[in-house]
Parts: sequence; structure tokens; C-alpha cells
Amino acid sequence: MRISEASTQSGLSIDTIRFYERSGLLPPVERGPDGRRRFSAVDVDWLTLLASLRGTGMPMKTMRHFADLYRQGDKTVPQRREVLLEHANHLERQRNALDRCAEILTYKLKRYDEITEDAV
Amino acid sequence: MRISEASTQSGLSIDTIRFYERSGLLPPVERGPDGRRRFSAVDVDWLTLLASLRGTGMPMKTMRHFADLYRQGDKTVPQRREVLLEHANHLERQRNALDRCAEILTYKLKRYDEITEDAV
DNA sequence: TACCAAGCTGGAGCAGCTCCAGGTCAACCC
DNA sequence: GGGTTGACCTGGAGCTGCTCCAGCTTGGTA
Repeated sequence: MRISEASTQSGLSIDTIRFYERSGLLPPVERGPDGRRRFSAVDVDWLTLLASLRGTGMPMKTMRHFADLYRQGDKTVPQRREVLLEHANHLERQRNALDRCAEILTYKLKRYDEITEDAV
Repeated sequence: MRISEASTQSGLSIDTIRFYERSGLLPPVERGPDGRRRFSAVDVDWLTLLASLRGTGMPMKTMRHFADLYRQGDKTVPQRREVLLEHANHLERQRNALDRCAEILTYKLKRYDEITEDAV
């Protein structure tokens, strides 16, 4: 499939996909006879995973490391497991930050409502 | 209090605090006779709010807008309410992203465990 | 009086995109 | 066949949001 469809399916922008390829986050994508990229289903799965990791704050450096491990085959499974486990911890910390922020917002919004009611 | 303590209490780095001041996210902080910044409790509360908003993905542009509204007093409460409400929605979208990523990680980790067990 | 830690400013550097100019190529219309 | 449109290409500049650094001032301690 073309880059535009890969973009739609993975949720990454076209520019970001090309940028990720240049940065070594995905192996060089196959090209058609016209020189344009042709993405396989496997490519898109990988892009979707990257989108999910990046969208939840994994740094590119870590993603590149993970991609390198992936390319080395099954013997790197324990290391990859480590990377993902640590990211799972990161998700939990992020969830806490979200909760704390939501609390603050709830408090502020309540106070705003009170002010507005007083004014009426 | 000094910038180092404001940093500890708000969770923002010293450099980030100075950067935020330069960027107009907080009003110019008072200075002591030695020319150094002296942060009031109100300043630190504001910084803590900024830290929470930024840490959950509010762009600086929006924070600057919010700060501008704040400086204009109570008449901007409805607009500020709008800003915070929209950010609350953003928090929910982020939570969904977190959940989806956690699901993917759980699945991947399970598969890794299977591979490892097979090998043993 | 000497020294060290903490603070200051201005500016450079970095991550992670995002956008743009200028070009190629395939497809469709007349 | 010729013209136009639109998707794609590359290389490079620009943007956001920090982060770090050089070179200086100041306050407190020995």
C-alpha cells in the first residue's frame, strides 16, 4: 500500500513516517518500479506500534534501540521485554499525572462555577 | 523563596522556570536587592499548575493564552473555564491512548513470555 | 580575604516533528 | 499526443519546548 494509506492506518503523518524511516526506526521500506514506497501489512503493524509507543512518551532513542533489538531476532526477546516492561511502568506514572491534573481541573472548575453563580 | 526551592516545589527545572518567565507564562517575578528572583507562594502555586498542564500535554501557546486571561481578572472566568474544560477532554483522550498502549504491551509481553518458555 | 555555591543573562544545541520548494511519475481528459 | 491534476519524492529550513553552557555577580562561610 501507498504511504497515504499507511499514514491513515497507523495514525502517523506522512512526514513522520518518512522521518522515522530516515531515523532508522523502521527498516528501509520497499519501493515500487516508480520509486515510491510500498508498505506491507507488517510495516503498518510496526508503524502502529511505534505510534502507540511515541504517543505515550517513549523517546525516539529508546524506540531506535527497540527496533535494533527487533532486527536481531528472537535472541533479543529478553531485552525487548525489559524495554516494554519499563514503558509499562512509565504508562502508570503518566496515568498518575493525568489523575492529579484531572483533580486540579475539577477543583478549579468548581471554583469557577461558584464565582459565576455569585455574580448572577 | 529562591528559584531552587521553587523548582523543587513545583517540579519544574530551574531553567524551565526562567524560560517560562521569559515566555510570559508567569508575570515577571519579584527580585531581591541582590537582583535574584524571590518567589511567593502564589508564584509557586501558579508554577505547579503550569507543570501539571504542561506535563499532560497542554501547548505553551494555550498556557500563555490562559495566563493572559488570568491577568485580566474575574471577567475572563468563562473563557478560562472553556480552556480547562477542553483540557479535561484532552486528558480523557490521553487516558484512552494510555489504555490502548497498555493493552498492546500486555499482549506483546505475553507473547514474549511464551517464546521464552518454548525455548526452555 | 579568599573561596565556593547559587544565581544571573544571552545564546547555542537538541529532540521531534512539520512544512516547503522544486521535481518525478501515473492517470485521466480532450 | 498534449495538458492538467494529484500523489509522491528529496533535501533542507523552521518550529516548539526545553536544556545546557560560558562567563559574570553576589552572599555566606572559614
